[in-house]
Amino acid sequence: MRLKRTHFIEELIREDFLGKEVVVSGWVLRRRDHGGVIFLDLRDRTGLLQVVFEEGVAQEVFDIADQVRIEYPVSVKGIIRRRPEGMENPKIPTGYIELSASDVEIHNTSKTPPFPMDEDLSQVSEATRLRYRYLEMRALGGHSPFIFRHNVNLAIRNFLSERGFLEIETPFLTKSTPEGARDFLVPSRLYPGKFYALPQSPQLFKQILMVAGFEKYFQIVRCFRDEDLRADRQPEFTQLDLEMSFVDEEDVMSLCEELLAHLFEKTLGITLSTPFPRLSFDKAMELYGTDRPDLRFGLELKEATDLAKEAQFQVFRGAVEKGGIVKGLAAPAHFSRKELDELTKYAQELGAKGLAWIKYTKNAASFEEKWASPIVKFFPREVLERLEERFELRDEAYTLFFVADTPQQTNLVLSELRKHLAERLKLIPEGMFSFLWVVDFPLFEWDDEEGRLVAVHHPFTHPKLEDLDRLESEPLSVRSRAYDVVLNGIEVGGGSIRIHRRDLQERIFKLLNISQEEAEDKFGFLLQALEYGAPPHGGIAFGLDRLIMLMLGKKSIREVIPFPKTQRGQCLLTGAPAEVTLKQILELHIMPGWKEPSTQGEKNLLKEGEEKDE
RNA sequence: GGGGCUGUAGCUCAGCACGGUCAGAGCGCCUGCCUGUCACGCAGGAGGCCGCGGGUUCAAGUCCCGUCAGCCCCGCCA
Repeated sequence: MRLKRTHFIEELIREDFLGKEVVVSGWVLRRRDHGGVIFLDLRDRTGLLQVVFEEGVAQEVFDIADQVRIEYPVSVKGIIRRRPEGMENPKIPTGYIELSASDVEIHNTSKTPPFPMDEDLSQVSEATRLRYRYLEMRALGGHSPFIFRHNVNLAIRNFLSERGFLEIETPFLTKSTPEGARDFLVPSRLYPGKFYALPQSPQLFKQILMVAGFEKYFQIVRCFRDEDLRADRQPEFTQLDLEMSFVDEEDVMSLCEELLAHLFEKTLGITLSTPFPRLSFDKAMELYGTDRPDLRFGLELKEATDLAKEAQFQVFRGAVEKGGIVKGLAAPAHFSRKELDELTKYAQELGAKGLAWIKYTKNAASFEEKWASPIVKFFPREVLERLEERFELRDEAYTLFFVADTPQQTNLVLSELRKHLAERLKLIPEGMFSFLWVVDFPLFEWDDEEGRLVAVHHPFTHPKLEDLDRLESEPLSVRSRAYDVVLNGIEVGGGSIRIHRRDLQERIFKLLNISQEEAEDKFGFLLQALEYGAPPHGGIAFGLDRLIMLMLGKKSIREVIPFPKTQRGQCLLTGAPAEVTLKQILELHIMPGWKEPSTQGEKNLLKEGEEKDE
């Protein structure tokens, strides 16, 4: 390297560089060749600078400049000078200066990039961008999500460090735990037939750190879950994990509010209003049909089971007789028949048997026009009037939508319909950050597939103290000391106060149908640690990718992860997952080319294995 | 495991409903010209397994079946 950078481009904006000789290094964004004068727009991480090769420069330098193409990395020596009168470019910060080149060094050539490097790449297919992720990042603006992410990490570390938290690392090669998501497994070379698991979260280790007396721990840490992907789910993702000792829910939640407020202030300059609103799980389900409601808009659900009972509508009655419920929402709009069919189809795709609708017009000429719907004839006039009251129909035009089904199904369909209608009717304000806490979750839920109770949060979550005496008698009525942070309808964090005494932890395991042997085998180290003076403790984990995605207004966490996987779990850049040599496989004592069992004998073997596992 | 959308030039896409001037556009790229441009301009040019395989047909980007890949969703996953 003959020419060595003396300055980054953004530094050169300062007046005192005028007339000074500097060397800048970077990539050529654009080239404008006028025959006798060549302009290069040179880009480094900090900015964009116009370089001019013109009359007076040595012929061999000009000849080299003539060979430069887009995306060549080059260094240029020259004098910074003010641009001639009328030649300024107000679009860029360096638009009033330019570098009058006296020397240039081409460090490398470049093939023509597969997509333009100087415009918005959001129109380019994601697959192409992922395959050439390094070019997408290098392109204009391509660094910014990752610079932002750096700033987020820095703000978090500064804030927590200031508050006495210690960042402590925990292992990636650890032990598989039952409960929760499927583990990624790593076969052990030294112990044939044994496996490490990649952590789904550092949960157990952070609890051990509390037993170890660190008091306040945090970590920005990768977690792994071998489940199917979504726009907001990757097999490896990053959590901000933290845990504190001698605290209760309020301590953790208020710390989180301060942390998030600090974060938004430092990185976006946005002041969040704290404390965040709180909603119990039951209330959230009642009003929104989901435990992670988007509060940026209204469209609250209303129960109408009682009114449905008074109508002659068989669809509603049948559902109620089978123990179902009827709920609905009022969208402030009228829809065409075609739109109503589309909405019905949408509801059916979510598993609804149908979608009942009533078109309401407040100041209609007649009662028939006020309540227009194929089902309205089944409703006594008085019931319709009570619907008007219940749904608070104050404006001129509404369409009421109803679903009648099991509570779970009804809530699922209506919560999705609510979001769908809000988007469609443009009820969601731009640029709004609507945080809330969801609290008072049930501790357990019934898993039909497994025929046993499972933990809603995780098995280490502390039950509510006032519910403790019902733990064995009415486990499904017991609430937990867990809390979720929801931002704009997406869960961005969740945590709980943990069990810190062995006897209670064992009672929970028992209710979860985890045998004493299994508990000892899988969590013996934790149970033992709890016996050595484990302090009361609790914490939380934030999905950092999701949080950053929302802060930047992106639609997918892939946009804020430098090298993400596709929906089928592939890395388009490296081609992972990939085959390995037979030698590597054999060293791990595993079978190459293993496929789904096809014969009955193979299936029996698999079944035995599963039973042993659980 | 299931549902939906997409796949045509390096990139973005049109052409598919009704099979036959249907291998097209814009941008990019290459060559030449050009001393003040900044999305420079002008002139010329190259570039195609119409994702892949099979089928129907005299004839298939176009219709049918399968398959692969990307995206969104359900299941799964906090």
